[in-house]
Amino acid sequence: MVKNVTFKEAWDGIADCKVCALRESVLFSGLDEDNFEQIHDPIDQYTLPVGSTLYRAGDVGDRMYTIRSGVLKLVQYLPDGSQRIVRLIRATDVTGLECLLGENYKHDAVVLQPTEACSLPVKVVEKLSKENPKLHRELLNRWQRALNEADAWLTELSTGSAKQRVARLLLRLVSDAETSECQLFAREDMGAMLGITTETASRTIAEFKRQSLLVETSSNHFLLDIPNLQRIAED
Amino acid sequence: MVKNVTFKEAWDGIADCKVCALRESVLFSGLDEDNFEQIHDPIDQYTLPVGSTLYRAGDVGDRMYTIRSGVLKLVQYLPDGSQRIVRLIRATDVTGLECLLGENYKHDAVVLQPTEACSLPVKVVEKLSKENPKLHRELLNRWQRALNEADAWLTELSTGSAKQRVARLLLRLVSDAETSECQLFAREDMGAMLGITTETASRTIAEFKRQSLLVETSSNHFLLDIPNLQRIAED
DNA sequence: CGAGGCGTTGAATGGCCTCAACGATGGTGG
DNA sequence: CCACCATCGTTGAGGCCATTCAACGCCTCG
Repeated sequence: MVKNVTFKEAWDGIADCKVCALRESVLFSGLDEDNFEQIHDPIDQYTLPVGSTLYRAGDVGDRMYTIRSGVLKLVQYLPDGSQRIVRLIRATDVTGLECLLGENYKHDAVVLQPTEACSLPVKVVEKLSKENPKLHRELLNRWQRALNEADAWLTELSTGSAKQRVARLLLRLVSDAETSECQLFAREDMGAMLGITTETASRTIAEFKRQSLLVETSSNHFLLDIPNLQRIAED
Repeated sequence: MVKNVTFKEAWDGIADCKVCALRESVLFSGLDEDNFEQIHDPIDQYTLPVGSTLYRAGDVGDRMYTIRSGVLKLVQYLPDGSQRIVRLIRATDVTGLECLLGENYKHDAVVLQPTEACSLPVKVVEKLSKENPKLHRELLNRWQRALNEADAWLTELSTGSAKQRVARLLLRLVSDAETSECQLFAREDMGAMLGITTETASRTIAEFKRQSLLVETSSNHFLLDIPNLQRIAED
């Protein structure tokens, strides 16, 4: 199920954070010239194909990752082997924060949509965080953001009927509220996010399509009927 | 449903953290003499009865709380008014971390079992955290701990059949693995933790009692058949 | 062209929810 | 002190919704 893509294959080179197009919205937004000069370990940049694994639960955590584009799932496993997706990671997010506490990764991080990521050695982040209060505060923000997401998944995506859950997930996936555009995931993944079976996810999506709550514009790209989906979500 | 107990009624006095019996396991474990002398704002200590509310979602967050004993639930609400319990807070836990980022409280914090809590003004924690790296690291630890809990609730307590979820909840509630002793919550609360109805929670608990997986020793105190509950949980 | 993965759909089952009733308990006020 | 009421846990009956198991078409890829 999970393809094996080594990092060497995906390596894009060494990032120059100072000229990073995303710098303003990313972890390092608060850094200044001096800070950047203290980055001796290289910050590698990768392009990761769908299905590849960024890190695995239990691995020794020595790197954090900022996502420049794309989507990943964080997966946890139950003793019986079934999987549950506990969060999505998207552009400008940081994942692997647990490294900062010397802990192993808590999830598998698997690519759902083609992803560009920068790999930050823990040592670098630790050092900069000590010297730059802005970066430090930004780290706390990320932690809280992850916590908010986790809570929202529990209350929104694991509560209510299958229809409600799917509707709430779709509304969360809308990238641009104006165009109401949205890319879907494999039904199996949607099930693992919502705590329902693959078949139920499929049936619900299919029904939404028939009701024109969901209109396919191109392969796997959809326009949403936001008002009516909201009605279903809150019903 | 929620009793109104003002803090004045519950006030126990001003805490002397230096001689706190729990100091080793609590947020301030890393502080030294100098640090304590910088605490000018008083740290109040409260005893909170069951049903009282420590803080409410949306309130301006200016205080964090360390729990000396007891249990609280963190509750979030859905648009339709139904509630979902996203986490439990117990002895030595800290809650209200979001204050440190200047955010409002994200949940209602409601007492489930008689609780002793200390109220820490954000200003104090902020100041000490800047000066004492140990305390600071301890704060990060608490954030990560909350995140781990949130993830575990999603994978363990919101996945699988009602029987499995109840069994997993019970196993989490065992305070002492030796004696396998455990105090239960109201069925309505158990339902809100597990994403099932009150009736299903009640039915499941009742069935566990009939099967002697759960033996009542005194009012609302139970001994658990841990091995068999584990079998059900993982089944 | 065949194989395998994925989305969809059908039929049947069963588990959970809904609505309802009832007993036990504990607190309140007469 | 006791009658009363509200709350809570329990249980029953019935129905619905999600699961399970299965089959089929479509697509990509080797």
